[in-house]
Amino acid sequence: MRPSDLQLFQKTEIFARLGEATAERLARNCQVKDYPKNTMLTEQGETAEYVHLILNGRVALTAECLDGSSTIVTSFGDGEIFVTAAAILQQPYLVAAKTISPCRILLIPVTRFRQALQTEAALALLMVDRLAHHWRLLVGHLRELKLHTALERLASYLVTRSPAARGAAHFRLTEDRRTIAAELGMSAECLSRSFQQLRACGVRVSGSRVHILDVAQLKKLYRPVVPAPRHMANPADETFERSPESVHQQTH
Amino acid sequence: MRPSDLQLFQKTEIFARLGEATAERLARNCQVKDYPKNTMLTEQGETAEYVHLILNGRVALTAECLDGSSTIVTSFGDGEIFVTAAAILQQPYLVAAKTISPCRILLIPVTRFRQALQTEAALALLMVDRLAHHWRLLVGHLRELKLHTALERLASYLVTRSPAARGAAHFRLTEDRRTIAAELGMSAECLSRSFQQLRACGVRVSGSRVHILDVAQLKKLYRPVVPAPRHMANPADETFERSPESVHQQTH
DNA sequence: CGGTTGTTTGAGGACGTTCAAGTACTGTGG
DNA sequence: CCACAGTACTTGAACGTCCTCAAACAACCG
Repeated sequence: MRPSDLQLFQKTEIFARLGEATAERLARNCQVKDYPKNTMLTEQGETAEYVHLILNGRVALTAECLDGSSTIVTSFGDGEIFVTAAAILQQPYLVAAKTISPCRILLIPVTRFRQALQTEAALALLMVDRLAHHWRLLVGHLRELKLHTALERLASYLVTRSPAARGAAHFRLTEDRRTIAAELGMSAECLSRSFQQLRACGVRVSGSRVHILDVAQLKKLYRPVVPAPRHMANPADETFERSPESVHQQTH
Repeated sequence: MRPSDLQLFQKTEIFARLGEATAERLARNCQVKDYPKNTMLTEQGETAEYVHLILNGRVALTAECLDGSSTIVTSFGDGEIFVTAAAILQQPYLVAAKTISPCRILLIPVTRFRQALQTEAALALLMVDRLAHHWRLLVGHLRELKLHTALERLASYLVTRSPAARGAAHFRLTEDRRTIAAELGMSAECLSRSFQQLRACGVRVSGSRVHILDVAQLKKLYRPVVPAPRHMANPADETFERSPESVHQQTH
């Protein structure tokens, strides 16, 4: 563990809530590894060997089918600890973990982690807190998937990533299109088309750059004010009609 | 808390893992209430007042939209403790809780629960365990939704509810069609049609009674052995072709 | 028996996928 | 600098799955 790693570790919520002494004991002599983008960290069905703490980067949990199709269940970023359920329960992973950006990861051996869980009350409380957050994360995803269309999910995604809560905003997408699509539960083609549709709502994308004219307007998309069935709104609906000025605008 | 409630409580995994003394302290003087089917226990956006322990019955967590549509995120049965994330984090509920069968529920005030969490190590460890299980539950649901068709999800549902792991099985559905449909993320109509399709795979339903000729055969449905794209298999696919003998068989 | 509610069936349509082709962005080596 | 390949992204057409609506049917209860 290099000094720079220690710095990253100390900045995490995990560290802060554990207290220095406990955190130090937990991380002592642990490996820290670098992984390039798109590395499989763990495979479905394996038993947990390490608990992973992301010092830097982003990791996706992916579910795979025997026929080769796969999807992203959720993803975690800097400072998060993940795939702890399998480690805690000593059961095989339900999902695989894959880096979706270059990552630097602290690897805590499961045996040590499980031991610490028993002896350090602070760690148990921390895990209760983290797992509760993770639970809410998945509940949010399930709600999105079951209740919202692809377009609405994209709008929601952009809003949560927007630095501003309303008004204009511009920022960069940190992941490629295919990854975003998998995370939102749609095909890359559908994502592309949804971006096109959002032009009418004041969203401009060019590569990884995103410009939103009015974030508040986007929010309305996935919080329908009109309690009418979706298909009833279509006949005379102008919402997604391309405005004349935007039809032939090409990014550069 | 009546003696019969205490008996139910003592049979739960929660009680067993906490130990008698701690469990007794946690539940002392707590209310136990009966709820008929389809009662809203908590609403979306409220802050948690009680942690609920189901002594008897089944409760669904439902996500709702402003337009009135709603869906079931997951459900819990006897002996389970639920909506703990909101209680732990002192944040408003992301989902509502609704009984989907008559229920008898032990209500633990959040303040007491949170206090106990800090002081009783056993409770913290128990919650880590429960939350890990609940996490895996949702991961499973997300995987099903994103990776499997309605038909496959129903097959999976029936297999998990089947008392036998292979061979013939018969059992009863504990919930009505609409609830099952919501839980599986489909409309009641789609569920009905999926049941029809499963006749070809040796599934007979009549009211709440289910007869499965061969559970192992059902499992094949959602674990496709052939690594071919679904639509390629269609032209000459016999899987869902009704066998001559089954076409006109009616239940009763 | 009619009224209520839950389930099934049929028709049509919306949403999203797949496949295929085209276009734009990489980086590499000449 | 350009040609080139390789990859990522976009666009179009056709199709499949699932949803909605509406109506028929069944079961239950007064």
